[in-house]
Amino acid sequence: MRARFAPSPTGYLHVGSARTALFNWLAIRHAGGEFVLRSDDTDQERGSDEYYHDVIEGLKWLGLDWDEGIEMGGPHGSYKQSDRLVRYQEVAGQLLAAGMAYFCFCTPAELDERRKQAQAEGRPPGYDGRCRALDPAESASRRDGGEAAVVRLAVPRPGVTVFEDIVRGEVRFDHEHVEDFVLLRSNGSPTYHLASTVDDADYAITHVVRGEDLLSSTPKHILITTAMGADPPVYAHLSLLMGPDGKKLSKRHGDTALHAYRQGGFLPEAFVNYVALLGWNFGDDETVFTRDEMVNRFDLSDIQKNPAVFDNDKLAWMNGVYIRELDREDFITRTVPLIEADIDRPMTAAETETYRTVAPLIQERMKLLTEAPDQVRFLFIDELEYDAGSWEKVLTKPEAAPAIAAAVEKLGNLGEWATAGIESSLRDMLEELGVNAGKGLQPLRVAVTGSSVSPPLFESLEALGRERSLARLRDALERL
RNA sequence: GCCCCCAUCGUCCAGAGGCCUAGGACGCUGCCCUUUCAAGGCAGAAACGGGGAUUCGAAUUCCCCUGGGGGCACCA
Repeated sequence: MRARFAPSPTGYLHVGSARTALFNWLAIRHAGGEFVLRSDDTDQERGSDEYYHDVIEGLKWLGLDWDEGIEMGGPHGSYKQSDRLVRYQEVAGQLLAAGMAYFCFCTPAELDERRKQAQAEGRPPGYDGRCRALDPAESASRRDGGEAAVVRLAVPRPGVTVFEDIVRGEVRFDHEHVEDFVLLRSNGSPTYHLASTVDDADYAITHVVRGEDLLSSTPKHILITTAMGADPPVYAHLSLLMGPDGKKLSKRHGDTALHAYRQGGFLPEAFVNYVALLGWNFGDDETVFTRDEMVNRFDLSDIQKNPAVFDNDKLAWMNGVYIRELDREDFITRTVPLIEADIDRPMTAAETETYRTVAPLIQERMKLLTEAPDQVRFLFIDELEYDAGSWEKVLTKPEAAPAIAAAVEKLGNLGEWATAGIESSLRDMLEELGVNAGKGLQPLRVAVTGSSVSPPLFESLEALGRERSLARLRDALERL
């Protein structure tokens, strides 16, 4: 089995494309075949290096490795279509010579007009085949005389293309609705249909796994392949990803670029796990599984036919699951840079040690890596900023000031500054004051962390240290 | 307009004629745990789009309708 992922670098790697890449990869790794990465960069207008690199980085981030192609090389020369223009022209020439393709001199304006007319009359809107009737010799001389012409495939009519799609089953297209499409543009460059199909044949691709948007182009690709004398690959068309409104996932649903997820604090493992669930299932009612387990069970024929809505909430939940599964060191390594970026300076050695003690506490309360700075910022800054809502809700209560004052008193006399001692002295304080934990401890939390939501209080106090903790409590008292 | 694809809780998936009083997950609601927030535990609300047909029996098969999606370029 040989499959390929062939993005066109005309945009950032989209989550939909990432899913296509993942399903290709899963199928290949399951079967033990080869995964080829190719760049379908025949669109000079819209393509760019930035997009090209974004695609490669995205695949690497997801951990979808390939065996041949871009950056890897392989037995087929270049894996960039822009390097293979002569090959496409060669194939077009062969089809021309064999009478399976012909020159078309119709101008874009004429085509446009006839298309509109056909549509208005309820006829298929495709090219009407006018130039197909031209005498080949005459066409060639007009062409040689410098007249602009495209090369079109002479689609056999009547006829029908039938193929067995792995996810959809038998699919058939009557050639009545497959126009004589363009192979080579008037400037000699190949269209996507030609280039992609020639490459699939040349690179001996056996399985083409791609989006449903290409389903109706498949007869064109099969026609080219057989005209070349090659065997068509097996196709698997994946339904598309939708936004929450049921419309095709696009910019208006927010950022659909894969790198936005990387930057947004998502773990690639979680992303992969979640996306695999869009149109596929692990069986056994399991939703969280490892990459190896996924590869073991994956089968293209199990893929769901209907479009799936991309649910950010479930992705975030999944991400939380994976964050909690990270081992402590890994979690620290991944979050320290985010915190340093937030406080705009490197952590000191002492701070790093402190962070090591609180990291497990915040690890279990996060869905996104990017939430780390908010959780621990109070440990790293001098001027605490109080959350206005928390202040209002907690510190303006009558029991707030007495609790803080009592805590200052108790903690000031505490011997060793450690969680256990802090807890017992504060519990004593609660008892003496006759208030419950909620009322008595929340003011301390806000005074010390700036917010009514924070990591556990006693541990936070220990991490903050005696001096700074007491200073913050006194400061809050003063403000009150 | 023409062609193609699809159709189970709000969402993602189970379900391939009786095992379905339709199962799991996210989200949602309630309770428990609890120093806040999470996490965790327990409970709950929540779906077979409609109509025909086949069958003793249909979420599962067939047809029509409706709805949704995709495509119809010298873009990919």
